[in-house]
Amino acid sequence: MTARERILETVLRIPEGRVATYGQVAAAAGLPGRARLVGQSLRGLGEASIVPWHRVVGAGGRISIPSVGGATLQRDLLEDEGVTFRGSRVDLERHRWSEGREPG
DNA sequence: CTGTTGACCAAGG
DNA sequence: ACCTTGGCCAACA
Repeated sequence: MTARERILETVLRIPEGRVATYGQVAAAAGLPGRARLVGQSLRGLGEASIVPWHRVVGAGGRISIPSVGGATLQRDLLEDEGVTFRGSRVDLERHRWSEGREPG
């Protein structure tokens, strides 16, 4: 079980319409302080991946993907799920994922 | 094993 | 609000 797989498992648990930060995902995966590793792990995914990589954003709701890699795509995917933005950042106060809010 | 890279983050200016 | 700096450390060459 690599750290990367634990991270992907965690991202898999983020429900639709909800968003988490890299640092938050790292902590939830049992890897506090490894925010960068979250990014490095999501990087290996493709658009067709079952992992909802688009629900992970930088601190403060910032989109942290290079635009050539799909920054606008991420925003589109999130807006399709009903996630709202505050300027160029996700409205975290409204959509931040907390582990206790999953329906099941 | 050694050195570089990077979808981060919090402070400081 | 924007950019830079220092810390962090697994993955990669």
